[in-house]
Amino acid sequence: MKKETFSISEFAKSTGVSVRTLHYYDEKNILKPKRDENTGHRIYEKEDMIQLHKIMTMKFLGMSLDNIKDYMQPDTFDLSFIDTLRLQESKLIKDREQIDIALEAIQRTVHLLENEKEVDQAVLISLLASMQHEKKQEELSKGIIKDEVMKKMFPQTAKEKMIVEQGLLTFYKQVREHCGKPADHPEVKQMLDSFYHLILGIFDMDSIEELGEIFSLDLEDKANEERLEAYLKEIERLIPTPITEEEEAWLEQITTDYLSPLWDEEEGED
Amino acid sequence: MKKETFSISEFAKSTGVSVRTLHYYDEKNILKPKRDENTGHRIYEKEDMIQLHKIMTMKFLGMSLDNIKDYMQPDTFDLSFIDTLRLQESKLIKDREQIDIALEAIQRTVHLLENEKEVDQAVLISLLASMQHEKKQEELSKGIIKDEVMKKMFPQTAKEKMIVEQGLLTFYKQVREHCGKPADHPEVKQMLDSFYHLILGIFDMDSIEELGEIFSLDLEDKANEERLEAYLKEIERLIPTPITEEEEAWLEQITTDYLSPLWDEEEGED
DNA sequence: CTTGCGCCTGACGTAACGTGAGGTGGTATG
DNA sequence: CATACCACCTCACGTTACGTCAGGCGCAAG
Repeated sequence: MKKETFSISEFAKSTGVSVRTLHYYDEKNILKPKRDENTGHRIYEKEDMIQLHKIMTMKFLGMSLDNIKDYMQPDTFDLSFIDTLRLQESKLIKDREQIDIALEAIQRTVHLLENEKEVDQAVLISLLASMQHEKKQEELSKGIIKDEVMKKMFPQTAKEKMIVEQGLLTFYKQVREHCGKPADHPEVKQMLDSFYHLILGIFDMDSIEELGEIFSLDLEDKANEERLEAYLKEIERLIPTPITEEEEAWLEQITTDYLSPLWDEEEGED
Repeated sequence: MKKETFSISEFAKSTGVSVRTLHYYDEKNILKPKRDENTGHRIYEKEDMIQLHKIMTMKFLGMSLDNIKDYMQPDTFDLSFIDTLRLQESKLIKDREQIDIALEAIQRTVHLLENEKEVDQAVLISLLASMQHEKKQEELSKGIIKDEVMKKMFPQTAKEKMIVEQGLLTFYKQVREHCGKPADHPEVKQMLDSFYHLILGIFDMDSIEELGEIFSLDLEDKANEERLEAYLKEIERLIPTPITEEEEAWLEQITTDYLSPLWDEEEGED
């Protein structure tokens, strides 16, 4: 018969866990080896190895030590263990989803930063917040915005998203740069041109009108109005605007100037 | 102008974080709002909102608060931020890999448990340990076992794995049940029949001989012998056997009895 | 006799808060 | 006017799964 017992350091080495961890498991009544009555030293045996393997295995499945303790007594796993596993499974799936979302956001952000070298924090945070709450945003929008418009608002592929983000980013950058200049300044015009080019690349005119109607002043129905207000508030809470009040006012000014010829045309049509 | 400032509870409600978290961020110098000099109450402003959004965004990317603090001062993100993101990315990818491995193990285990209702712990732990260290096991085996045999030893699809596991599980169960019975007992014969059927379903005869040779007594080369020994020790450390010494001895006995007719045949051939 | 080794226990540190406990100032009510 | 009730404050311990000292014990070698 071989040597049947291990000192704590031998046991630690042969199982790959630290001495401290073994102390801890002892302290927490998860793995309590025999003791040498004289010295008080821990004496680990083969059975303890098996127990430790159990513990490591359950840990690997992502369970907490408290949870593990409950499954250490009986000699067979039963149906309740399946439930525990199922619970773990759904938890892990959730975790993985979060990681996936974060990973995509990181990759898109790295892409933006690589092209721009230096990006305004507010803009980047706004974009990241938007990525972060993409799913929620889409859900929130479901009751408010028509499905066809929705499809255009939320681009599906990472590429489309990155194009939009790149466009928004340069737009915000230009806003910050040109704020205060008159509407007929060539750079301002160019800025608005490419912005509307971006927008029209996503939506068609019908969708834009649709969106415009949603925000038009008189709403048919009080309930709808409240829903819309709650929706806007929630979006605002989730996603900060990267635009200062000053810039917002300026933007409103120049866009009305920019669009006024179009309005005149439409009035002629009416 | 609207109300510009918030009390801590207002701020908490409108941003969705807890009061305690705001206290904590204040304490850790991550977000320090102004104070009412009389009452000592915290006064949050719009800027603080932006800051908090930054914090939440970085947290969403998986960064620690310590790490976040470093990125809170300057007004632009620069290239070093890309590096941080890349670091985060690789960390998240690693995390996800771990989750994937655990998830597959869980799903395979649930599958086994569903078919068997009650499974011996030792067996299950052994299988789970095997899943847990699948990758390492494969790597360890690379230098020892020929590539062609490797391919057969490590089934690629989840289905194949589950078939093997199911087979092993019933085998171990029968071992436990029949241990001690003579080799010519019909149930024992049937057990060994289905075991070798399982094995032959994975390997062909050449591969089995190959494996047999590896473990044959005289090894050409001392270095190889040591490598093999280290390999076996590491596997043993990682994956506990679900078989007791008694069962092992019994198995050795009955397998030699079972295989003896085959050996006689081969001897005739030689 | 001292040094060193392996073991022991006890206790503090970690991250990001949750959860009280106990105190203060201001307002609404009996 | 006293009291109850808020909302806020600070202090401080609990959480998870250990890592990392610190101080002390018995035993063996130099």
